[in-house]
Amino acid sequence: MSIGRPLEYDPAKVLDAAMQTFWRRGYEGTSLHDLLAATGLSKSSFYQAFSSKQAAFHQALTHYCETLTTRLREKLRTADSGWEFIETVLLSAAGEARAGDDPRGCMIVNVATEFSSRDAQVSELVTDGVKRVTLIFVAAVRRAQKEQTIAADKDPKLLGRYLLSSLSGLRTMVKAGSSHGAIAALVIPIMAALK
Amino acid sequence: MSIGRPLEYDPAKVLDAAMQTFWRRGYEGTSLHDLLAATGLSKSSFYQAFSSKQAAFHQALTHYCETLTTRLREKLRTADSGWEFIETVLLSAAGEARAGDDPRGCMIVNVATEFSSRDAQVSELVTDGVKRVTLIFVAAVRRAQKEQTIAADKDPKLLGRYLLSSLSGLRTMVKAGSSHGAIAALVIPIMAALK
DNA sequence: CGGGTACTGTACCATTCGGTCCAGAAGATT
DNA sequence: AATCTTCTGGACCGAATGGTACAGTACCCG
Repeated sequence: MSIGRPLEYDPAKVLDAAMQTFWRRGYEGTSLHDLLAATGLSKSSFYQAFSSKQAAFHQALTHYCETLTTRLREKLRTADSGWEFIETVLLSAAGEARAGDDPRGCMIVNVATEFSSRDAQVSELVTDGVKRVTLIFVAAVRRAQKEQTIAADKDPKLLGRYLLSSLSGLRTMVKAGSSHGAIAALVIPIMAALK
Repeated sequence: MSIGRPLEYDPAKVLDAAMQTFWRRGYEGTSLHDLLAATGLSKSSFYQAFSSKQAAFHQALTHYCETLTTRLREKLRTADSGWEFIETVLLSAAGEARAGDDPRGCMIVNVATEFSSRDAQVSELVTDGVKRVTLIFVAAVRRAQKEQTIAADKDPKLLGRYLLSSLSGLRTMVKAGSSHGAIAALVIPIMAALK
């Protein structure tokens, strides 16, 4: 290994660039040309780094899940409270309606929408990602229950799934072009269901 | 006009077939070949019926909005109560997880996800569709308020948007591969927010 | 400095994409 | 039956798709 000429690109950056592209444009929507432009790689280097467009996509999606879950876990860990974590996450999703550039939404959701269940491998990645994110929300609910901001007799798994579903709903409204104010206001009824 | 050979296909059926295809596979995901197979038209007839793939897509999306809103309005009109209407709609969305075949979700949402905001015309159709569906939900909330199942002091517009957002969330969970039971259970916390 | 390794750019490939065109067949009207 | 209109199938188009092959070259190690 690694006898000879060393890599001239940063594999992590390249994977991230590929991920960003797939995230924004979806699988069918991103051409090889787009990927090359985004990564800065030549075609040969690209096919040496990833072995195909599909493989690149799989890796990108996996990378996305990884990044997302660790980021969320960290956020939950450093949050003042479970309740505040939940509210922050929901509001930040609503906040995507603010920035002028087109909202990317959640890549997992985008992928799930594009490949309904046509690709078995992709489906597996999606359900796995959803499961892991759900666990984080369940943990947040449990923490809020310990902190007595959510009633202890509620089912944390149910509420965790409810929150994930609500988050996806918010993101959908963002993509559909609703105004930031209208979307942010939805956080109130959403969180009312937790009480 | 209409002197000469008459149409051999039913324009309504053809538009519907095109809509189904775009609904399932999205815009990029549907090739001309797919459309021809679905509609049964020859290439010439297709380009005579619609003038381009884009035009067909616009018409299909418009047709979808039309169909959806009239169906929902009718459902609300014949429903026993506003509350029951809301519950039925949410549960039927959850029910899409039951059928073996891949869930199509809501075409408006699918389109909004595929074209974030890249196509101005499409964006307009999407926001317009969302607006119209929202109005139906708002009407349902108002009716439920009259029927005293939802408190009169709540903002019906807010709750209507909340319901649409929640519905989209449910559909997302369906697409992500969650089980029917898990999704149907979400209806409880969702509707709890209305109380 | 020489040899081997592995990256880089380009030319090339078959296929499919959306779309056009045209010759001809089929039906309605007279 | 003549004629006029309009639908139909297939040939054809340029461009872009994902992917491969190859020659050249930059780099590390001995």
